[in-house]
Amino acid sequence: MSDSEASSLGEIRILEGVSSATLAELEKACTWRRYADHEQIIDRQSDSTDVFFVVEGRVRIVNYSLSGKEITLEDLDAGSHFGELSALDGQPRSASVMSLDNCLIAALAQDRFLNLLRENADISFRVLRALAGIIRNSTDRIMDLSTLAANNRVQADLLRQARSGLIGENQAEIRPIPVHGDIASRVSTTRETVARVLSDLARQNIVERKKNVLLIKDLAQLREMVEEVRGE
Amino acid sequence: MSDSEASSLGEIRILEGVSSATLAELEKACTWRRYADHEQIIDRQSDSTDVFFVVEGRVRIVNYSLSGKEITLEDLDAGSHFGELSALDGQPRSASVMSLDNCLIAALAQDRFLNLLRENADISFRVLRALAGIIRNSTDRIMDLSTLAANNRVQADLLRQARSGLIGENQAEIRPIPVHGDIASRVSTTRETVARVLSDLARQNIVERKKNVLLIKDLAQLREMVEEVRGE
DNA sequence: ATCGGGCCGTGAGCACGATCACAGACCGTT
DNA sequence: AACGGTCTGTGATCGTGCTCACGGCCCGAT
Repeated sequence: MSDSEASSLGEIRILEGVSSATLAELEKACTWRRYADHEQIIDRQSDSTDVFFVVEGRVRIVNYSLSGKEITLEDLDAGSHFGELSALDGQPRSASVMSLDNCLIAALAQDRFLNLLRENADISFRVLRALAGIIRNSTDRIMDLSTLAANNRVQADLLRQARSGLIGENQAEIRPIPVHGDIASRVSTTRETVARVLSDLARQNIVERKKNVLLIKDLAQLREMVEEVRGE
Repeated sequence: MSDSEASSLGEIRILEGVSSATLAELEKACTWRRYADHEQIIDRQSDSTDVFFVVEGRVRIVNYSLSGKEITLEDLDAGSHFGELSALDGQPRSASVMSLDNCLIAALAQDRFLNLLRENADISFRVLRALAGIIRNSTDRIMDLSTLAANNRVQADLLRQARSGLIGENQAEIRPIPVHGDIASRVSTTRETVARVLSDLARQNIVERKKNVLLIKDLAQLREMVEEVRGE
């Protein structure tokens, strides 16, 4: 699993443009590990400080309330990294991370990572941009939680997912069909509420649940339903 | 206002340790401006890309829903900076910023800022840590919004404010007395709910509104009220 | 001494959505 | 074909907290 080109760090976005020599060196320095579905990779509050690279598979940044309610913060594709926060400031992990897939993950020790940043301004810059993006997402989410009602948050989430499956101007397909509980966990509501919103939208002919696809038949109207409340 | 030592960039935290030569150079490169109370410094969605330094006074990062409801994201002291996000990624401003005080603000153009980061790994690192801190606060806030009821969020906010005014083990004073609307805007609820929570706490002898101080008489119990719900 | 504006306190009503409780659909397994 | 697991759909209930409405308080301005 170590140095086949498919399982290397070449596809990691923050490492783009790094010389293949340093890349090879980094690959050696990493601890590599494969995770199955739904395995815990980082436990919140633990005090490890490694940085992780998602080489294959997908990963979910998540947090749990004491009751076990699950709040999804973000899902990451292959090519992403996580765990920078603790590496940067030495504080305990701010969230848990679990695999969604069969994943191949590389872990780099804190001091190696910090050296890399110190010596390579480009990487530093990419990490800065990545953090800026996370902050933008977070403040959007805070705004959503503060100004939108639960059912509008579900609609907003559909709109977000639709952006990667556009069909023409006014339609989109989301595949695979999202699991209601996952949506609920992303927008902080319950599975039941998500089901009710989806039923309502289907009744109004705005979405349709097909075999393997959730088809959004009228993006404009869906958008309108969210916008008209955002702020009223 | 330009080069008296009190009104210089020496106190800006991310610039700590910069040689006095570069500091002087930066001071010349900045556009300096004074703002009165409650003046707009950055307008959300505008496409300026300067970075700002808070030399004197205090500043609030804030966003508005269309209805005018105000969501406070953060308050910054002198020594802080803001506006990095747009400088880093070139996107429009993610939030508005207004003065809370009479403020002295220095603005640095994007390219100067980016050069600074490229040439000075220490500053880069401090900015990285600052962003990491913002992310930690944001995810805490998302967790609060997702798992706590409105009245518990108010209590949690009191606890946060109490940390800078501890008196002994179990008491604290918050001064000046916070304006209810401000608390509401920070924890995303209404002024009325804040008033009711505070009344309840006063009735239970947990807080007391004095002349110029809000006295918290039983931190432990307050903490317990928040913790017992966090997650249930 | 009076006015006016910004806060504060609190009551009444109401809607949204969390919760509980089932029944039914779907799918892979043996 | 029967079974068990996970996911979906929907009804009934009920509490929280948002909204509206109003009166009182404090304090600075004239």
